[in-house]
Amino acid sequence: MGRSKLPLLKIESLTNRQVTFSKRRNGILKKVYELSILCDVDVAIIMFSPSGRLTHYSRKRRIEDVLSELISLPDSERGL
Amino acid sequence: MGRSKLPLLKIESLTNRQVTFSKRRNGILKKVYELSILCDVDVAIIMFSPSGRLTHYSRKRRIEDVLSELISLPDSERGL
DNA sequence: TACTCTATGTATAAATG
DNA sequence: TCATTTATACATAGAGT
Repeated sequence: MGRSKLPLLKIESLTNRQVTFSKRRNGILKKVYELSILCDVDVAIIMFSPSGRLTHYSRKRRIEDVLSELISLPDSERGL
Repeated sequence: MGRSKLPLLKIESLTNRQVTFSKRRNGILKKVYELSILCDVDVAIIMFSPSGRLTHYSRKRRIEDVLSELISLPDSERGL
C-alpha cells in the first residue's frame, strides 16, 4: 500500500523499520479498538518494538486477567 | 468501509456481529503477521469471539512466554 | 452458514515540510 | 528525527449465491 508495494521481508534499514513499526502499530491498535467495540469482545495485544519497547492494549479487562484466562484453558480450547 | 460506513457502536444483530468479527479478526491477524515479519518483532494477540471462543497468535515465541515477560515488568515499563 | 463480488472506505509508503 | 501530504494498495460492508 502507499506509493509502492512492500515485499513481506524484514525491512533492513533500522530507520525505516522503526517508522513502519510506529505507523502499523497505530493502525493495528485502531483496528483492535474498533473490533472490541463493534463486536463487544475482549481483545488483548502485546507488541515489542524493534528497540524492545513494549506496547499493550486491552479494552474491557486488565490484560493480566485476559492472559490468566488464556493460560488456564486446556490446550484443546485455546483456538488457533 | 465497504459499501457504507459503520458507526463505531456495538453491532446489534448477533449474526452481523459474528460475520464482522470473523472478517475483521482475519484482517487483524494478517496485519499482526505482517508487522512481525517486516519489523522482526514479537507480537502476541488474544481475542475472544462474540460466542466466547478464543483466537490467539504469537509468531516468534510461545504466547505464555510473551505474557510472562509482560507480567514481570514493573508498571513503569509497561508502555501504553 | 460460509462463500464470492465489488464499490467504497481505510491504511500506509514514500515524499515532503 | 517527527509531522503532514497524497497516491496507491488494502480491507471490508452489504449484496448475492
